[in-house]
Amino acid sequence: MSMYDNLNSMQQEAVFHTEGPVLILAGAGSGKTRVLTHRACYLIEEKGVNPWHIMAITFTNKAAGEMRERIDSLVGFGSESIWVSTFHSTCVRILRRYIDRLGYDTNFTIYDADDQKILMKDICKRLQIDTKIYKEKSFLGVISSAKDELISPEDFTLRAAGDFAKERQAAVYREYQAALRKNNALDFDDLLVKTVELLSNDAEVLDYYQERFRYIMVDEYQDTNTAQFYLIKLLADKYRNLCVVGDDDQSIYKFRGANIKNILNFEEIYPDAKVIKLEQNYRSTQNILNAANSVIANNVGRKAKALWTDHGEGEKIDFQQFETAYEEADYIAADIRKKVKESGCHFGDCAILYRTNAQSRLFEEKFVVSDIPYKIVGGINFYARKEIKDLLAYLKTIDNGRDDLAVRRIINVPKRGIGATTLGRVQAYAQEQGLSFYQALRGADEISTIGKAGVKIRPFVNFIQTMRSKVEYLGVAKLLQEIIEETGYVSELEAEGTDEAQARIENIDELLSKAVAYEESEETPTLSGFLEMVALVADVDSLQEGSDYVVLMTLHSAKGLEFPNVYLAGMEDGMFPGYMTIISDDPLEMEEERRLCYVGITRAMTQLTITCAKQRMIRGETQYNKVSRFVKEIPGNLLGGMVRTQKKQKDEQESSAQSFRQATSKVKPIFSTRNIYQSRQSNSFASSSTDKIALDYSSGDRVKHMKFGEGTVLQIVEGGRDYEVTVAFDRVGTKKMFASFAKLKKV
DNA sequence: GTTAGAAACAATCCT
DNA sequence: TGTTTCTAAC
Repeated sequence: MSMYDNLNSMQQEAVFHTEGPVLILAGAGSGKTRVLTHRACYLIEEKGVNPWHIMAITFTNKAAGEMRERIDSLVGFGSESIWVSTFHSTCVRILRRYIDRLGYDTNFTIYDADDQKILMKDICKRLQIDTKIYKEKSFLGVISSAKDELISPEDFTLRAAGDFAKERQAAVYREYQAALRKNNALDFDDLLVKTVELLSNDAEVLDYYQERFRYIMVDEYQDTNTAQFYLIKLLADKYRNLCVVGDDDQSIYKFRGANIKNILNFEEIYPDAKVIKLEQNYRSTQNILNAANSVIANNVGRKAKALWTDHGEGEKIDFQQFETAYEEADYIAADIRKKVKESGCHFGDCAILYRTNAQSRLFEEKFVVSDIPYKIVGGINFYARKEIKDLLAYLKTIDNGRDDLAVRRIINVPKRGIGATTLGRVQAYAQEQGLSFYQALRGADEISTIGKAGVKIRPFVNFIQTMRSKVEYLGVAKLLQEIIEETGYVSELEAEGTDEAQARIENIDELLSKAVAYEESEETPTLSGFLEMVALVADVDSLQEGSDYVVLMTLHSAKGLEFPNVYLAGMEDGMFPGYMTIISDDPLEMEEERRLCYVGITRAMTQLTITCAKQRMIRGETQYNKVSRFVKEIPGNLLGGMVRTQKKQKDEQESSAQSFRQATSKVKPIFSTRNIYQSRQSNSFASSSTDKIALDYSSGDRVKHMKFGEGTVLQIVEGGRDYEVTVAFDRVGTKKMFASFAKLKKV
């Protein structure tokens, strides 16, 4: 019996059809990851394809990691040379090698949303645009959509002719792009745009990657935008072995430029494409599937699909409407407690999904009080915290002196008495002389206008120069350590003595251990490499298998995940579908919202609970909402739980009102400072202080590492928040590493 | 130049 | 409600 016998006939067809274009329409829970991993395996073991020629591309690091893991366990030999990666990391890898051909340095920096906004503010000021009337964010939105569509500043300018508003946008776009280039920086969209530009302009590079990626598989194809579409098309054009997997019903990223036509018109672009539908669902009960099917049936213009399962009917969907959002949170917390106590359900089996991040707050408060372990995905990224960004700006300045933004961020952190006027003069001088900001600082003595302030600048420049000369032999972690000591960043926080300062120090410690872990996990660690990893991690990436906490996240983040016990909270018109969707005159927006609902429902394996509240506070104002129209699209016979007696409701109201009083009076002050930091600081990618996981290997065991291969565990030292494991690898010698990062597997 | 406190303002979702 | 920006006083 072979491993392929476990697949159903449709899945087998998808696995065995290896040559030419293939479109796999995979309904929710139909085992698409299984198909992709088995397909990679089949290519290598049955078709004799060199793993080096196979590429699998996803949207999130988590999905990529999962696929990597599953391929590793399936493929006997050589799986590590399969290119499994996200779109963005793939682009960065290509650009780090070749972007000099487009006139950038290969050590470019990547700007996050924060950086973009600061840059945009500066540009608006320069162009004398009043940001009270025209918001930075709206310009950034316009530019981002243009980039998604591969529209260059020049193209944009041509199209804008004659339209005042668009001409202004064009001017801003041109300036913005010029500023990025001057700073040797790329924003997120640029990663794709520049890679496509490179591949379409440079035949040599294109040929190299076409030869390398002879078999390409793309996950979540319905979420690709135009730039991603062209990237894939360019790469696949020579061998045409392109296998895309997706589900038009799960297309929920239009706002990010995703073009649903990429999947709907696949057969027109590749007329010889083989189309395979996966309709058997292995995840949910029939009741849950029926609910999902009846909701999505209200959309027009989708590919016909009928999900079915041979699991039984299962439990009815528990639907509850409450007076207030507090009661909703009470109910869900109590229900989770009950399920954990009575039916052997774990906290980690439960997920609460909502439309907007702001909704997490009530649940967090409730869970802190009731002592339920939880983890919030999304919201503020670990790397977006002020203290982390400050330290990273030092690293960026040392790594790439052309990044003006980073330099300006830290020139006066800690306080060096260099203020706005001095900076303005340095800026003017830099502009005049055609220098970068940092270069101007180095030559501060030459700037006549700043006078005595030059004395304050010199130590800073000396410090950066010294650090630059030390990068090579210090390595990332020690460099960071030295920055912290020399600048007195942590000691300043210690002096503050507040809970918040303490939380910041803990975050800095966390950053340090990430730097250490990075150096240990990479074969050739570099400063640029570390900064790059930091720029590309998303929050969902941090979810660890086997940790026991309730997960809270938005419906968008939940795509691709599954949980036995799912709560869809805040199912009200105005929340979900959201206010913006309801007032929109484009009916397609409601369809997208409905697809989001479909995604939510299909995350549930055995039990789905839908809740809503008649009133809730939104930005300090009480809003009154009706039950979501999506709930009404679910046939009544699938719903249970609505029949609650008057008395029972009254009891519940009283008890929740009481706990609400508790939450506001006693708990909140503590909660709002230290605890919120503690609970969120674990929202980072690999290790975390709050959930140390047990190891399933011990000293003397044989283990396997993704890169280093097999080895024997020599020693395990228990550290504060992780285990430090020493392993003697057969191929690469002895290495020390953090357990949570190394992901060692017992063999 | 720096700071704290007041006022203004905000409308998803994310790599 | 929570965050960012403005203002005034040190």
